[in-house]
Amino acid sequence: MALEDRLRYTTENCSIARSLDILGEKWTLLILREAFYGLRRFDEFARILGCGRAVLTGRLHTLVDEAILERAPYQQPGSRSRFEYRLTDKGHEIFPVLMALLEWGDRWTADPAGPAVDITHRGCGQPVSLTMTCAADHGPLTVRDIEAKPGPGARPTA
Amino acid sequence: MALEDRLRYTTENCSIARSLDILGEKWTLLILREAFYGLRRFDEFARILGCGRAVLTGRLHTLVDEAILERAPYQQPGSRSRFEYRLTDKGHEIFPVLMALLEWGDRWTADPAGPAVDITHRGCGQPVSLTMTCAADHGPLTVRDIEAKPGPGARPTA
DNA sequence: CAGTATCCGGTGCGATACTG
DNA sequence: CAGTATCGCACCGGATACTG
Repeated sequence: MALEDRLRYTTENCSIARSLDILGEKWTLLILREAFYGLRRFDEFARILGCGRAVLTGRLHTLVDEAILERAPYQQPGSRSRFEYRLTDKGHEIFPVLMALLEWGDRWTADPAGPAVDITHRGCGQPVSLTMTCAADHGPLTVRDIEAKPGPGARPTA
Repeated sequence: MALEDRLRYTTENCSIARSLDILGEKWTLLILREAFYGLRRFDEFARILGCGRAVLTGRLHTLVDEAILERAPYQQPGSRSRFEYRLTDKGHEIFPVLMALLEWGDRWTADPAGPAVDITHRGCGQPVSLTMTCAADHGPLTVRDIEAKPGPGARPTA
């Protein structure tokens, strides 16, 4: 999209902005990172993340309201019923966001010791990476191969 | 990674957290979105985004400090020299983060009118999407196909 | 264990105004 | 055009305490 084109449209109806409204607050994506790593319970999140419990309460509520996590009772044999937070399908699909942050961080802000986590294909064990491809199966593409064009929902400036 | 494994490691040396330290403040990714769409100048960012100019100043400085944007003088014929902000290579590689947010937002928070922007393969014109694949070329993978394992830089808890 | 409630100091952000 | 300065408030995170 050329500059003059961009200036013809507003920033309303932006999926990136809407995603960030939900996911962009501090701690939210870190909570989800731990959810992907397998954490489920309030105290586990609080302990591992080291964030304030009040903040955690708020973020978990938001995530449940947005149907990214679901709060479900569970029962450990021999103890009383508790609640846990599990990723929904909507939540699971956030993973590429974390993956993109992980890859960029690994590449540009790496720790000399190497990555703290390896993402592998379960089964074959090979490392996984994020790639951009087009519907005609060209790829992997870089940002220089792609073009952003106004779509059907673009709002022209008044 | 199973829960018990996760609890054996700290959250230090996390590339996701480091990326978010740089990119996670409000407005930062929206500034970069506009940079990808072609904006270059202070007042363009301020006008399109509608964020406070002080905030914009701060974010641009951070992004320049991090070598995500570079501030370069440029000269329009007939007017005096000005500065513009351009994405560096490090900056260009942030695009998958925005792409992931865009795809998730398109899928889960869509506007009834449709997406405001279409990302296409320049040249062939087909829509572009983000996919996860492994080094053995299995894919596209979903999050359920992948496994997160402690890497060489993982820090065991004391 | 799984939260909620409260207080408190710091900071991020929005709004506004000013400058070269 | 490209910022800087200032102000006020909301929110954020830390600490602590309380509840079922």
